[in-house]
Amino acid sequence: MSRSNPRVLAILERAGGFASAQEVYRLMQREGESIGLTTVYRSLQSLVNDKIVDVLRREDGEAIYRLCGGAHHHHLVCKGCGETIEIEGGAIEKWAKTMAQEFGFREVGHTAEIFGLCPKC
Amino acid sequence: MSRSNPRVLAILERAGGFASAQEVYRLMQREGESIGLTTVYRSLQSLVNDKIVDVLRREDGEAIYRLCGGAHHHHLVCKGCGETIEIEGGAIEKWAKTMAQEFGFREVGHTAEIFGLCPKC
DNA sequence: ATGGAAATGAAAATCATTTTCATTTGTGCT
DNA sequence: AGCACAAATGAAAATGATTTTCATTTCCAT
Repeated sequence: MSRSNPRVLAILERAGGFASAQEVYRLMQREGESIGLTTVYRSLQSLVNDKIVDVLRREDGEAIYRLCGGAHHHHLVCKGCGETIEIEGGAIEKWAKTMAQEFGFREVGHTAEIFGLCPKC
Repeated sequence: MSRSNPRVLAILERAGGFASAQEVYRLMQREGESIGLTTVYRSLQSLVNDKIVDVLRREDGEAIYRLCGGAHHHHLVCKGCGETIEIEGGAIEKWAKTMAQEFGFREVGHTAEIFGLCPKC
């Protein structure tokens, strides 16, 4: 489970450090990489175990992975056309930290997304 | 989609307001209620739409439902035991509004969750 | 009653994820 | 090089939650 890890990692980086297993798989196929879906899942799991990668959940329950530590951002998504803008979440980081502290939580992460209609829609 | 909603709701109450669709179904069966799994799913969805019920995700991605207090709030979820605390998100509201404005988005909503390990875990 | 709309549920379809298992690859040893 | 054995790989099947389909049943207003 070692030859594929770096390849999966590379894809995650290029993807902006934010993708589901299925997406990683599709991306790798598109780039001509030869890898099986099973291996993608296994690599992602081992990367998570090694705390190199973080796992979150989309609204629909699909697991999404991202490099941890790497500057993370949030999304502003258009309900109409699906356009997505990466935005800063400084306020959120602080909020998350404060709240976690107040309730004694450790190893804290968070998700946040804004959605609405973009100017064009 | 109206005759079953109250029954599903009643079960959610008795369950301590925290159960997956499958669990609600099993509970109802055990109590002799006659209902189909499909209907349980549909009722839960409609209750979510009506904001009577809240939906979260377990670690494994399964959706769990519970009665919600009504006022818009966010969650602080423990990765270990699943305990959930409802928290205020004033900072988020402002952030969302600011960001949306900056990019000209309308009809804006948002999601935000914090997760980590609670003091006990 | 009667017709049509809404609700229901059984069974099939979907879809992400996991498991199984046979094959391939890598590594160390002689 | 040749050999053995462990780890890694991936195709296909299994799993499990959720959704869809579609025929039937229940509600209501006429």
